[in-house]
Amino acid sequence: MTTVLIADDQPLQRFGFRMLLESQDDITVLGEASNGSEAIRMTAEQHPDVVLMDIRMPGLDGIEATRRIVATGGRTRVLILTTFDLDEYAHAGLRAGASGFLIKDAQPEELLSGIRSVATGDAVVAPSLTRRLLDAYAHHLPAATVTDSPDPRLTTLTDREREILTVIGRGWTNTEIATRLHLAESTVKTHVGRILAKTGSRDRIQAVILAYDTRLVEPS
Amino acid sequence: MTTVLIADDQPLQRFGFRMLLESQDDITVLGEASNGSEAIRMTAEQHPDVVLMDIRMPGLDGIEATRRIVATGGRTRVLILTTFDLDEYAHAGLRAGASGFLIKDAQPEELLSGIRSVATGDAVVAPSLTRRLLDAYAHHLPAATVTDSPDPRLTTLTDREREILTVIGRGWTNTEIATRLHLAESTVKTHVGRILAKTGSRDRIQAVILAYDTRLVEPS
DNA sequence: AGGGGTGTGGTACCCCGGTACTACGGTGGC
DNA sequence: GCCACCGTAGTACCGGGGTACCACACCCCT
Repeated sequence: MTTVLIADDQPLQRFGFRMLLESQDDITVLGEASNGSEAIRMTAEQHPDVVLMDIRMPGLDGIEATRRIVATGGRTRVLILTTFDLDEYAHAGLRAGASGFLIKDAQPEELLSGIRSVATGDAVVAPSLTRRLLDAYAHHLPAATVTDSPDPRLTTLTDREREILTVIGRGWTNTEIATRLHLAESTVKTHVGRILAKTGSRDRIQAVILAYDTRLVEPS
Repeated sequence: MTTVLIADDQPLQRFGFRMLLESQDDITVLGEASNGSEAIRMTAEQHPDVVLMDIRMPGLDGIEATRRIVATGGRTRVLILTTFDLDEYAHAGLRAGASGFLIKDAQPEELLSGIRSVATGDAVVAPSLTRRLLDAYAHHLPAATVTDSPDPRLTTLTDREREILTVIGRGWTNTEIATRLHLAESTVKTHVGRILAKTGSRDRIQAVILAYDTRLVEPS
């Protein structure tokens, strides 16, 4: 029997996960945490096999929570689940000691098998990330120097802005960005406006092109 | 990094290819398939850049597997490798949509450069075959059949529409397209509308992304 | 002689994207 | 303690993009 703790700030999201997990005979949900601090406390109390960890949470975020849970040395493994397949998140999460990194739009079967893998000590990474992770970690290999030296056109952007630019490059509309990233549309517009100003793009289309040209987004 | 799937029914042959490919920094072997059906399934799961495809395999053969992989419209290119330099095989393979056709007794360097060429969208044909292929196809087409095999998502577009899509991909606005191509803006809008409808893009941004993904526009 | 596809053009309408502000809590630096 | 930056959020406004139509000349095919 695999025991799981769900850590996510969105009640609806937690509900969905709980429904999915509890439909499985070999998985038990021990509880739900709505932020990083709660996740740490509940892990210390209940010692779940796996913590299903969202990254973006109010207060202590998922990365830091992962770091502290892993640091305790318990047998609990952390499987990070996020909306984004952004490189920074993956790197940070895996550096923090996570055993896996999946994307929320994965198939339910993927999530379940990921949990089982992590519980048995294996590691899982979302297919869409694997490639870029390999690229990034292949410093020793030639041609990797190019990829991880940030394009000068992007250096003035903040991390958040680069995130937003990435999803702009994937074709998301402002409303989609707002809903999927849990932001107000006005906030998205503020971000987009600053990105356009900083990169000298006249509209989001130029930004999409920039995202491709700087390899922030790869053609698929 | 170029990812490759090896499809061959002989384990020893697969082993040889894998050793050769993995000795290269820029090539990764994603997996091995021992027949056509497996090749199709693994391609659907792993989306290699290139499938190294043997023709003679039990069950579904390499030609039919190539046809189905190409029909999915993914970016995976098929490089057919066979023991024989028979014309029928080459014709059938290239008609099936293969991007290349090499013979197994080729030099290792030839195979490697062939894989790299195919991965970037070019096509290769074994020197011993080229002549006869040209002769056979010369009657019908001016050599364009293989090299610019258009992405299936673009085949329904007219030449003019592909032209417009290209400049959309370069970030031109409707008014820019109109003035630079000496058209009325209403005409441009008509074209754009048809392009969006045919390609299933909801707005020009999706079209820009499509232009990049189909390599109609190259990142610079 | 008709018909379908293509390239061109027009009108009217609505909505999203982008701009121009303002604002405020948190964090980190000095 | 203060200031700068960042991420968040709001309002108001305008213009381009996209849609839904229609129209017509040209070409190719049967």
